[in-house]
Amino acid sequence: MKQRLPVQGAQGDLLRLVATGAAESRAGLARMSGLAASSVSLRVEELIEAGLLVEEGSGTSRGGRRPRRLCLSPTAGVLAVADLGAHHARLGLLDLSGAPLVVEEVPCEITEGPEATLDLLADAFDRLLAERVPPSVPLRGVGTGVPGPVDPATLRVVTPSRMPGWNDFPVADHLRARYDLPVLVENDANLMAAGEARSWPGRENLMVLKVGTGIGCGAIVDGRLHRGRGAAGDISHVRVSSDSSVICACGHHDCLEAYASGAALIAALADAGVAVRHTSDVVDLVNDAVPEATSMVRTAGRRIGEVLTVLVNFFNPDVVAVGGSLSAAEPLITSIRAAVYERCLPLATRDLEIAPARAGRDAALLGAGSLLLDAVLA
Amino acid sequence: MKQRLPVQGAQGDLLRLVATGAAESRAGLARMSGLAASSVSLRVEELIEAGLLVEEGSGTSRGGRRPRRLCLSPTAGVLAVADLGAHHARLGLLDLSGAPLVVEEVPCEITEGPEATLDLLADAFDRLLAERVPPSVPLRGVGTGVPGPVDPATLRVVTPSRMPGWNDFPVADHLRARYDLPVLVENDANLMAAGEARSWPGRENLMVLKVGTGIGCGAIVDGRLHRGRGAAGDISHVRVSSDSSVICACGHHDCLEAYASGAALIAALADAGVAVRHTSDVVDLVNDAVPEATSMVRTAGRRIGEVLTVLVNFFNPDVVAVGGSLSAAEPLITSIRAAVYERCLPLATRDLEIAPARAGRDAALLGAGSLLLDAVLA
DNA sequence: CCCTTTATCTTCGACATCGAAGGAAGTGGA
DNA sequence: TCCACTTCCTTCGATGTCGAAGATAAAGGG
Repeated sequence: MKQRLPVQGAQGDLLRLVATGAAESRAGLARMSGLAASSVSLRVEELIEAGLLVEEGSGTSRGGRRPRRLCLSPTAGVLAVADLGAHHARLGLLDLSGAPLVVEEVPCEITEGPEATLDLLADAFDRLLAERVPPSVPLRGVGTGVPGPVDPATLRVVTPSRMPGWNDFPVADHLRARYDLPVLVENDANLMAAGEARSWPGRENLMVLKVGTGIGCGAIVDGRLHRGRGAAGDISHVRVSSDSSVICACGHHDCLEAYASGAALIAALADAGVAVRHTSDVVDLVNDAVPEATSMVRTAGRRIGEVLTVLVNFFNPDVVAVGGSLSAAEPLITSIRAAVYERCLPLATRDLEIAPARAGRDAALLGAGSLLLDAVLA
Repeated sequence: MKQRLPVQGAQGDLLRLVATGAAESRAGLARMSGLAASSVSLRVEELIEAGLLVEEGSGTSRGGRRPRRLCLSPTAGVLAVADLGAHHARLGLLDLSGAPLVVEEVPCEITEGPEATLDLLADAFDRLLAERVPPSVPLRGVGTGVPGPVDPATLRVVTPSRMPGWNDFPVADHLRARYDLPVLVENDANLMAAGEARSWPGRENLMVLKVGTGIGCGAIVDGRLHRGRGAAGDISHVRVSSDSSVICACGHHDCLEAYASGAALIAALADAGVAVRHTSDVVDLVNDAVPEATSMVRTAGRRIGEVLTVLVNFFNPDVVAVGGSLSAAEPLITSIRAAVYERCLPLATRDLEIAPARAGRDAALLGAGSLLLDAVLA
């Protein structure tokens, strides 16, 4: 079952505030939305009538009458979201508050091209919906992350480096043909940033790094995802100063990714006679205090930190959140922090927090939910 | 005469659209504002009634009835704006559309402290108002740029490096005590960016560089000035790679400003046996094709460009506008362009324009007008 | 226990905005 | 010249939002 949400105008804002947990009573909605309490009451009544909200007991008093707690009806709908990687797709169903109902990972070769990949994705969505969601609960939106740049205007993949056959493919149109619903297509690092942002309430400017096999980054500016031309937030192909010279997959010399990514560390360890296959192996070595691995991770962190100094001075974020599999190696974040604090302007670092990412493995799915909710409630 | 603008709600939006030139008829206002044509008519009537708008002849037909052209009444009010430098203050009066009525420069030592400087400024404003503006035309807002970081929350100057006595001084409060009006205080580079942005209609993401005695930069993100913590946009204290080692005024080694600013070039030329005093002298040497000077400007441009690669990849601007006195030396922008295009991701440079700034010497005043108008029409 | 205080929520009249319909003032083609 | 068409602008009834006032429900203190 598919169905556009029957909300309009102020209803959307109110529903969003409840969905994101920003408010859970009529009075709270009035405070957060800026609407008059009377208008809120009116709209909430309609939303309850429509089966989207339900009243559920009462909240805790703030000194006066207890609020009647509002929450999303479990029958209000679900969102289907995915994050396409090179060899796997992580996908799941979320309720309208963005909380996961079910998440799973399926093997999926992105090199097989857009039609095959997206159909596999949609089949998996349909299977999950049939298995996990009563037919009476409608699907409200579909979203996916892709490991390449997405033109924000057309929702097409543009000039992807590791997605043969995808260039200029109208991903959103293809999905909309199957689901006549709001559709979201976004770069995977951007989705992760959007997901991470929900874990940092009150922080309006974030940089979110993903240091894994590769290096990805997304930026939240004034509370909103900064898209630029589809690859905003990229830091992996910044030139770093080095004695040697390495050619990156992008064709340039001495990209950050060619020195500080998990793949680069694996290669460097191999040169040093230590054979490892996955980034997690590198983390294990560091946690076992193998000196070469620790030293290499430190160097990687310092290099990342040096690139960050430029961006921290320029962008003045409140938070730099570091995620990705390599972030489990503690020296990484420590050395990033050291480089940034040593070199940035005091004003830029005064209230800056450089911290491990909080949103976990499902960050991209949560981000897709967050952005998709905006689209659904537009 | 001082007076807050008697506008509320939709009137402000409409007045802003006319002031910025985005619309010049009721129909155009309806298109741009999203309001219904009937509501527009109603509010416009009130604005005419209030003496803020006037009807002035008719515009050109778009295939049907000719629109009745609307424009700001010249008696609607003026804005007083300034840009404080180290030794001079540039100040002027603008009409509500942000167009300068009069601009002048007065000597003014910022080291004399905030009270003396701001009182001098206000005296100059009062003199200009008395000389140039009929008493019936009210002053609607006051704004100034300062050569240091400004906390956007409190409008205080924070940790300025070249403004002794100003640290934590409540500039806005001081001005508001004299003018009970909307007051704007902002970093000078940010003001310049805001002013330059008006010269690039349709471009939502800009980086605006000012390369003069120092190096300043401001960023416009999604059409709005990015403030961060008050010094967002700073690029002057980024570390550049170099064989030698120079200590910057900020205390760090090898800052961009210590290599690529006008002051740095003057020092380098002195070392090479060429005695010059001002950045404009450097420009003259380059335009006279003096090899040392040209080569040095090229190197400076390349260094600036290398720093920009990081930011262009990350931020994906539509435009990098280069202003400041040193930008009159043509090799500067050429070498910036070369460095950025060589090294950035194709997607980031595909539609990127790296061009001379368009707004001219009054950019900061125009920017102050633009931001102040928003405050006045809030 | 009763009263005051605080907060939540609803009722109701005033006002703002909307969309539909139509009048006004042009353009362009037969 | 006449007429269809487009665009601009206004009129008018329907709807949405607001703020004030009051009803409801709890906390806290004598």
